[in-house]
Amino acid sequence: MQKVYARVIIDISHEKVDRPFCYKIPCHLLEQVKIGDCVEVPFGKGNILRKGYVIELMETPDFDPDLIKEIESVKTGIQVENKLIKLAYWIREEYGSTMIQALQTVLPVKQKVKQKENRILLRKCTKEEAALQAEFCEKKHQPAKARLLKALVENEEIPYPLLTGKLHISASTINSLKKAGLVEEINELAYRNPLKEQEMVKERKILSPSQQRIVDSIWSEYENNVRKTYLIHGITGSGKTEVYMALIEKVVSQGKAVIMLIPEIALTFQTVMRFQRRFGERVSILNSTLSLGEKYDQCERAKKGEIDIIIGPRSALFTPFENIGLILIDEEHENTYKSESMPKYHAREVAEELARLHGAAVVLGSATPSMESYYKAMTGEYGFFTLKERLTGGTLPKVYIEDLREELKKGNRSIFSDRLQELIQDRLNKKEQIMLFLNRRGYSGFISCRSCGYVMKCPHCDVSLSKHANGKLVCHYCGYEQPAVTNCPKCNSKYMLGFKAGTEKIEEEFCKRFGEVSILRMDRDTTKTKDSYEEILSDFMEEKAQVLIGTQMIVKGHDFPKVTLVGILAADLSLGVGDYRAGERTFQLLTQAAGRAGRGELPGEVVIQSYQPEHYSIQKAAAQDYESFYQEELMYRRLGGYPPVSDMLMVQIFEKEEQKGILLGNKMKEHLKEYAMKNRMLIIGPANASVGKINDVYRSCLILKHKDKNILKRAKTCLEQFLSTCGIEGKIVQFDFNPMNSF
DNA sequence: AGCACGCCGACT
DNA sequence: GTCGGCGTGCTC
Repeated sequence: MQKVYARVIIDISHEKVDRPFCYKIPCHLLEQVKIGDCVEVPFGKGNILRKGYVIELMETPDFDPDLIKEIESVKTGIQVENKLIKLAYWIREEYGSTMIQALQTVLPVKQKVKQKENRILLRKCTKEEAALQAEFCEKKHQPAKARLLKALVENEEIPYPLLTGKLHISASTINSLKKAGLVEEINELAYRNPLKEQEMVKERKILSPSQQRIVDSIWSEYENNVRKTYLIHGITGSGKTEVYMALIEKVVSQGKAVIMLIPEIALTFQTVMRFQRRFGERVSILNSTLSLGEKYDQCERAKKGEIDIIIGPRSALFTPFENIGLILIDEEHENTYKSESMPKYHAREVAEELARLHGAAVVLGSATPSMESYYKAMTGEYGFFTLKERLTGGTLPKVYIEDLREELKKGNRSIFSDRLQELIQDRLNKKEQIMLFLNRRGYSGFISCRSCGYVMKCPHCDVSLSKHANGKLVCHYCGYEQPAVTNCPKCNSKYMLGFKAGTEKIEEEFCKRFGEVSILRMDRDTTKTKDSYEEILSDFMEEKAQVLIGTQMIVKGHDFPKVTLVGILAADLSLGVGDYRAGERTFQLLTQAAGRAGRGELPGEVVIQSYQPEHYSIQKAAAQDYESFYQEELMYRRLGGYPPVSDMLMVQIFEKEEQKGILLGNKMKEHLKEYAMKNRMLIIGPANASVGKINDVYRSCLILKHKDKNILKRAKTCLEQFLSTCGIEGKIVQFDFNPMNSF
């Protein structure tokens, strides 16, 4: 059947009307109307023609057919929204979500617009006249008008939100005063640039031969209209940023816009300043500290062509540029590029689709590329370059692997191996800085009974409670808190003790062993407020402390020239997670952590402590050998049928009742049985998730695997149809392609 | 946003 | 009664 109905969102900028409306496509426009198109439709009682965007095409109407109006015309000419809506549609199809969810991720400011726009009501007469009119209105028993006019006596201008909010003035009241010529409405568009005005010093570093070679090859292809994705594998400090900047400059000089994605946490003040100095007012930076209003300002500036470079997290992809020439993704392996809420898109994949829509090139950069990207580079799908020299000087650190099992045999029961203790003492004497890295999320261990083995668990989630410094037991998933227990609730023994060290515990141990040393600690506890993260890092930079203890957070990005010793306390902790990315994640973390040592003039040393030092992730990271890690990891992925060799789709089920999830999983499996047989698609599960319950919601999942992603996408569509016929909402079942985290 | 509808107080 | 201001809710 032909799709003769279209869902349209009406484009009235600050409106409650952000929901779709159903229109009929007239015969003569049937061929023309496509998703994302800007159309004119009759709207409201007066059938006034309004601009709208087609977000969906349908066979059957979802509204009373007698009341449906027809689309008037299709607006040709390129609109920014057109491409974004097309992108939203692609995201919807690719990752599975509702169109509304996809649109909300792609047009994030749409809702906030009404808040933002600085509409102001201006008094168009004298103070006295307003007072007179107010009195007059009061006599005529027009309280609303009088209220407004009285307010205007004291203030010449009143912002709109104040009017509609504080003293219930409605549009009709304002209108009648407008007609009387007493007031006027103005739109004040005052942009706030989050970057302080800065004198622009055109500094351009001379590129090294290898940097220049990369820029030249990408640029010559670009000029010959070759658009593809490139991967730059460059070790930390090899000067990837200079390559990015050279490319940005070239693309911008052709009048095209550039989007550069960075993992939020790696965006340092220095980086911002570097870009600001080079590109001045034409660059804008998005980060989490920006208010919604400021974010909206940046979008408006982009739309008007006032900026051509945007730097930000994955959401920066949706900056409304008319014409994008290049999309850069720095540290492309980072987990933060994958969205954790619906639609669960990956910024790298969306970037490639966006680039296709605009005819732009994509450049990925990383010191430890993701398996996916490196695989594509090796198979020739991506252009591939390497940067091997460290430009910032400094030599690669010396790496020791310490076997914790051996330490235990020697009778060393502390969390520091003999060698690490020795080196720490040495650095303390020399007054050099030390970083200690705990390769594990969460800070404190769980509490269990040494007598009967009972573990303290959260009553709402399927995780153990952690002990905090204040003595309370806390759940990290839902925030549940309870006082510490002294006796086991099960056997009443008094041996309730904590297991495994968190950063707090390490700090304690460190002090016990090495005495009074100035220590900074960084974890979710100490970085709760917005600026505390930057504060801790800059304190450490200024050598206000000699030791920094922390989790993953401390290994990203920052350069500390005075750090000459990095200790990784338990390298295998992240291996035990059990999902197929554990090896890759461990390798990346260890490589990054090791890369923190010896960034300055002083040579560095790294100690990796582990219970399984023979594991290839640890061995290869110690050797700083990406290539051979990749080969080995790829072999395991191939054996297990995991990405990048094979694709997988995780169907996540959230149910309030315990057995319902598995039941639904089985129903879905049954529904797909025939399809799976025909296409040789593997179905695993349903099984309970590794964290089986969070906030009293039971979680289970079904996994589909196939070499061809399209087979999985079709299975997803098939399930979506099945679920909608069962009347199951999108919140209960979510799709996640090639998930990043264990579920 | 704009328009209709319905409520309510004031005035022919 | 009915006229007009004013708030409310709907628009495919």
